[in-house]
Amino acid sequence: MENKLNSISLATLHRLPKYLRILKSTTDDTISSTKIAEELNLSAIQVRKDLATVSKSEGKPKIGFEVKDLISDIEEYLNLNKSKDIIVVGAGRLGQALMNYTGFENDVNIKFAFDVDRKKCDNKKIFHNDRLDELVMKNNIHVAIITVPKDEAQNMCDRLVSLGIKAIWNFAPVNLKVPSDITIRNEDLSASLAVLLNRLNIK
Amino acid sequence: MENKLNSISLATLHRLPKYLRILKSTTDDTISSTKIAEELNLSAIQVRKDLATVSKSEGKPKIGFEVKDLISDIEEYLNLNKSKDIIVVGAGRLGQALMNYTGFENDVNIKFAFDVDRKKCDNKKIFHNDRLDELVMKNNIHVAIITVPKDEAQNMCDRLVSLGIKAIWNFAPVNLKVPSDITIRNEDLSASLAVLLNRLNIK
DNA sequence: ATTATATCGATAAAAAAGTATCGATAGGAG
DNA sequence: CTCCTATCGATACTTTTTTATCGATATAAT
Repeated sequence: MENKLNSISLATLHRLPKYLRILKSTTDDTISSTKIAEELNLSAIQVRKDLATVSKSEGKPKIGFEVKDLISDIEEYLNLNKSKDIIVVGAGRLGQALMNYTGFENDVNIKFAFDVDRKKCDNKKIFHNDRLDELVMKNNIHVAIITVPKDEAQNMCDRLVSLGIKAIWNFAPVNLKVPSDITIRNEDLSASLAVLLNRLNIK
Repeated sequence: MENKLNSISLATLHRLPKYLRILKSTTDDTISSTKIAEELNLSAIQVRKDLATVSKSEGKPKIGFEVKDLISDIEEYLNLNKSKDIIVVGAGRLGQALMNYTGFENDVNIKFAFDVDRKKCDNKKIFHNDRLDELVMKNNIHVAIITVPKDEAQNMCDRLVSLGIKAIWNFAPVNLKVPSDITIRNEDLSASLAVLLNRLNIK
């Protein structure tokens, strides 16, 4: 695994998928930083800088960048080439929503979901928690999404880590604690909404 | 409406709800910045700085801060006192997951959901899109969550804006465009996942 | 051919965010 | 009572991120 220890900022990293979406939806062969910036409400300078950190392809004055070059450079940078198998733990509404979400990149594959409720299990994609250990290890899964109730989240998180999961996306409203070698993102929908409401009041 | 034009950073704003969660879950009367920082993997200095910008209550050396003071100050800052009525547009799995999400602050109330599918309508909380205009205006709603398919998202967004919606939380995988006086948050689950996967590869 | 303009990359400046330092103090230990 | 330690607030410093400036260049218009 190539170790990209280069110093890309988290902020830039978050913008890359947005660029990708715009690049993929345009029908033109080239695109200017100005155009991208307009779409996303950013500054053109920022866009150029971001692109420069992940792509060696140079833009032409008055023209812009080759769309296909940028797409492949960003995808390579984000490692969106090798297909990724992911599991969802907790097949409630949110879990199932994520299983059926159409916005993920092509190569992201939610392979299994797990739940304690046997009635939800279809033995195609949704399995009982009993089979979690077996299926994670057999299929060499390293990424998991947690959508279980908050009281069970930390336990489930610990279990996943012990099974070799390396990255966790947590939607339960608690801050999960993991060893330092595990990547975690606590999604915190409540925080997002609070921020939105706050902005509303400022305006 | 009091116009809080003070210069709180977006980063701080995002941390406030996290502090709130910890403060609400502790059983102690006081808490130190060190303790909060540990829980969230932040530095104590940063926590103190954040708290200082939204609260006038001073901490005592060796003791820390009064928990109840911090809670009320943060809640006031985030305007989490007045109850907020919100609608969800698109009662698919994600929409319904949000309707049933238990992690939101108490005073956030998802009042109605709307969908084009009449079979989903229960006339209690889920209504047909036909009644969107009427119910939004009658109930003086200003915040909406969009969970419709991406191709319909911009149209729906425009419609909501024309109905007086001032803040929109968009889960459709497109960057919605709104007038500058409207607050929007494009949630972009795909971007979040891409970032998580990237981090995984860096480690 | 000349000029105007959109765009680029590089570098510099500014702004924002995070971190370190330090003197002060409250409470507990000896 | 005296000393030690955890913690505080204030200030200064460092790093990161964003924005501005500027000369260069590719295309289009005159």
